[in-house]
Amino acid sequence: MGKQTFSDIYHVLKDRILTGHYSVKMRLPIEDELITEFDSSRYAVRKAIAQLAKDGLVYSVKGRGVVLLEHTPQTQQFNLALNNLNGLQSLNAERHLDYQTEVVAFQQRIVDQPLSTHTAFEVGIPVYAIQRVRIVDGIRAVLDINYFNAQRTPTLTKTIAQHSIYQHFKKNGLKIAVVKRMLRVESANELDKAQLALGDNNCIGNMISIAFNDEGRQVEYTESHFIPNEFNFNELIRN
Amino acid sequence: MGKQTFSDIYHVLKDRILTGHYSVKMRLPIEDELITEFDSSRYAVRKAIAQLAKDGLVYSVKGRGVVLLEHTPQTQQFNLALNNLNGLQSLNAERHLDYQTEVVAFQQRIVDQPLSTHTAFEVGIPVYAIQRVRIVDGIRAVLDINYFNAQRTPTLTKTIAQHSIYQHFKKNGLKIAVVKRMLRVESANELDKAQLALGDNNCIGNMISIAFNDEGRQVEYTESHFIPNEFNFNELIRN
DNA sequence: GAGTGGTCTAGACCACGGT
DNA sequence: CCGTGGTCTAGACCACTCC
Repeated sequence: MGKQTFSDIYHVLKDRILTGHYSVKMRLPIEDELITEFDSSRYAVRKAIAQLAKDGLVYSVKGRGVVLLEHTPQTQQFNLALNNLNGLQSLNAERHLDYQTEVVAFQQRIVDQPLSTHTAFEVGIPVYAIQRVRIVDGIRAVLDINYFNAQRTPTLTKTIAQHSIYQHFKKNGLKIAVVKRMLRVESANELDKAQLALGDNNCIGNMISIAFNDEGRQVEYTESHFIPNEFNFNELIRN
Repeated sequence: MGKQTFSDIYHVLKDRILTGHYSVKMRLPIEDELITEFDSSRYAVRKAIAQLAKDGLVYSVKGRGVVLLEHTPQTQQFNLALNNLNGLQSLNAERHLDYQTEVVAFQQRIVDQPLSTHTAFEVGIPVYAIQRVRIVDGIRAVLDINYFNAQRTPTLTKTIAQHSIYQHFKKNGLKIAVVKRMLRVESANELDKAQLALGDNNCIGNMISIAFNDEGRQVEYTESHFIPNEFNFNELIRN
């Protein structure tokens, strides 16, 4: 088999698990067997297993072995982790026929005290303040309220805001390293009611994101207000 | 300093970061320095750093070093990860003066086809079907709808449901290994409206959980319907 | 007591960042 | 080019599970 990186091992094992290769015993082979099979070190095997555990496919028990988790079509749905950095745009990405962005507001401003406590940006720094509505298949589904640190982000224009800001960042060498997110359910405010296709609903989901560049500096504070019944968020919790 | 486990190193570094010890350079010392300081191996040091990264405190850049993420009181709030296995009970746990559970429904039933597609349990197995309202400081805040695989869970009674089911599981040797969760915002149904203190709101948050024991078997399907404006969920996404 | 994963050490080489 | 984190190897001992 020759030398394999942990990534190769991971993909082979993942494929086998998903095709039912191990479903009789509901166990992975023990580490030593995998080491022999892939002619690799224990480090690589263990790293591959750790990756499978992060996917919610297996669970390791000391002294017993690596157990496969049951996966039905329903539970597998939970594995489509929405762990991407690109905001709501990519949620349910495959399904959309149509996708439009309407820029509701675009301005530069200086952070004052109220905005500072709200966004965690320091008082006095210049930010882009942008509001955009995401129209999915003709439905006004998401209201994005962005604040970008103007000193740490490439120059933004309304035209760029109409397309993909993240793509623009990437092209101009800004790397988003980490995003901290908070999810809430909130009563809709006047702006939400005016801009979103809420129908009879009077609440929104609010996904608050704080993004950091690869120097550890906060570059973004964003609230994404989205309509009910259309969006899912997945999470995996391990003991 | 003697020998340190990765956990000791982790806690020392975490403490230093939070008290501003490294805030001038916004960098951690390089791995070799930490190895020397803690008189440990690279493995332990790297594992400690990996843990800090999981907490959203640092970010490693190949060729550059380990960068500290900015943390303000606001962004630190995002670090209180609600990654616990005990359901909604522990959300905002410290703040509560008062906490009560009202068992709305408690029955045993056999999974039929509709329930199977809903809960991912196989048709024909016996389950406990339980509905409970969580009353926090006098407010009917959460409606829990549980289905437990009766073959894989210790015997349940209404009295136990009135207290902590998870504590009962723990006492009886049932280990919850992994929980897959899905979060949604939904229009409230009649049951929600009847049982929860929704006020003027007509939507709920729905936290769907599928729990697995340490043999990889699904033991639980739960929907927790919660009122708007009261609950937060945190998430960390790394590149 | 045998089997298995968890932790740890001591080394090596590679890939990327900055000079 | 040097410094740094990422990957990997080969081994050791410990903690837990199960017979």
